[in-house]
Formats: sequence, C-alpha cells, structure tokens
Amino acid sequence: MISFDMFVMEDGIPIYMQIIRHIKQGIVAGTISHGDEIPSRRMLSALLGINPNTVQKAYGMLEDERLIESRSGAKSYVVLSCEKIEHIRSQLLENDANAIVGAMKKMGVSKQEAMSLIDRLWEEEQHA
Amino acid sequence: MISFDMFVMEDGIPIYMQIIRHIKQGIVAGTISHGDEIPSRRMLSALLGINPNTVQKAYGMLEDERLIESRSGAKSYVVLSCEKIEHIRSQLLENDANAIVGAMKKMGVSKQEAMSLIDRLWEEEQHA
DNA sequence: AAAAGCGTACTATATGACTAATACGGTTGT
DNA sequence: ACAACCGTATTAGTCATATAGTACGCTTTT
Repeated sequence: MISFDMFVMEDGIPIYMQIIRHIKQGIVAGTISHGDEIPSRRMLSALLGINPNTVQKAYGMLEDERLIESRSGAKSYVVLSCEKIEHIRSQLLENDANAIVGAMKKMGVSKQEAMSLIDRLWEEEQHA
Repeated sequence: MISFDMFVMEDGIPIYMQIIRHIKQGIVAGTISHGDEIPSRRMLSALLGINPNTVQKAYGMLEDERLIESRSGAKSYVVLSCEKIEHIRSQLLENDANAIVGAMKKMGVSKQEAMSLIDRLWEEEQHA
C-alpha cells in the first residue's frame, strides 16, 4: 500500500497536482513499485481531509498516463515499466532543472556560482 | 527605458508574475538600474497584447515592494539600492534553487548526479 | 446471499485568480 | 490652454479549483 505519511499540503498548488507529484516522486525514488496497491478515493480523501472528488481527479489523470489501473469495484494498482519510470524521471528532473538553469542565466549568474549554491543548499535541512 | 525585447510569454504562469520576474531578473542582471524609466501601463500592454490592468497589477506589486515609484499622471521610475538588489538576488536564487534541491532529494537523486545534470544543461541552448 | 467497500459518474455551488472594459482626474509638452 | 499621455479606480466576466451531495453498479469478504 502506497504511503502518504510524508505528504504535506502546500498552498498555492492545486491539491490534485500535489498528489500526482507525490506519487511520481515516489515512483522515481523507488518507494512506489509496480503492483503496489493505491489507497481508495474515499480512504485517501479522509486521510488528507479533502473531498473524494479531488482525489478522483488526481487518480483519473494518473490513469490517463497509464501509471495506475482501476477496475470498477476493485482496488487500484500501480502499473510500471522501466521505460515509464525513466520517462517520469527525466520529465520531473529536466523540466525543473531546465527552468532554474534558464532563470540563473538570465540573472547573469555564473555556472560556478550556481554549482556552489546547489552544493551548499544540498547540505541544509530546509526544503520547503 | 526598460526593455522588454527578450520577453517571451509562457502559458501556465500568470502574466503579471512574468512581468515581475522579468524586471527582477533584469535588476539582478544589471540591465535595469536605479532611475531607469519604466514603460507606461498602456504602452507595455499594447506591446505585449494584453490588458493595461494586467500591467497595473504587476506594477502595483512592484510598487508595494518599493522597487518602482509612480506619481499619478507622471511616468514611473525604478528605485533601487544595493541592499534591495542583493535582497532580490537571494530571493530569486535561493527560492528556486531550494525547490529543485528538495524535489531532487525526494526522488533519491544523488548530489553528484544533480551537479552533473546542472552542468550538462548549462551548456545547452534550450531553456523553456 | 448479504454487507461493506470500491470505482465511477453527474449536478450544483462557492470561491479566488486572472483578465477585460471603461471611466476619472492629474501631469507633461507644445 | 490644449492635446496627449499618464496613473488610478471600479466593475464585470471567465476560468480553474475545490467542495458537496447523490447515485449506480461491480468486487470482495463474511
């Protein structure tokens, strides 16, 4: 069963997107694997204190991406392959990394300064 | 007069935020300086093909941050100090960098891999 | 078979973010 | 003074998000 223990709601970002990102990050990290059971719409909504429809929106989009499979009346499961995992990994990594590299360049930051900044932040705790 | 030549609209991000970010990045990069004239609401809105109120929203927030000054009926100007510039710089840099470092950590990416990814992306052209 | 839980679907509603349209009065340059 | 431009304010419309309530049919468990 997929865990949502470490899930913390951020405001400003749609809840259904946070759910999708949480699951994708878990897939890339390896804490979510092929065949894993995913909590039911009703259970997760109760756990997070949100409406079941919000969970359904997230799950529906994950199903559109073929990352989970649902059969009416039964539980839903994670469906993965090496190709899918690698695709999600580069999707998450490159998109975010590309954005920050572009932003830093626009500000005239040198590659060296960027690298040392990343290096310093990596050691710190706070990552809101 | 502040230039918006290199301004390219991205969808998914509010226009007024893109305007704010463009100006802040210019301030950090040094292409926008203290005393510079800023295009009028009407002129910039015509240039970008958007509504003057959208520009006003961006300018109003920049005014709240004391980065520009406006007098009713007259032109608006950039007002800076070394402290302000340094504050914006760390605000832009740390916020974005912190987010991506946190995301990568959640995905189980090693610092070494993150650094080499940044290094590789830095050389490429595409930075959507 | 019965009960409990499940996925799915539909309608309705409230709210905030974002943008648009318009109008008013002040400032500037001729 | 006058025209042109400016900042500012008000109102309204559109869309995404989130919630609520309800309902139907299927699967699993007892």
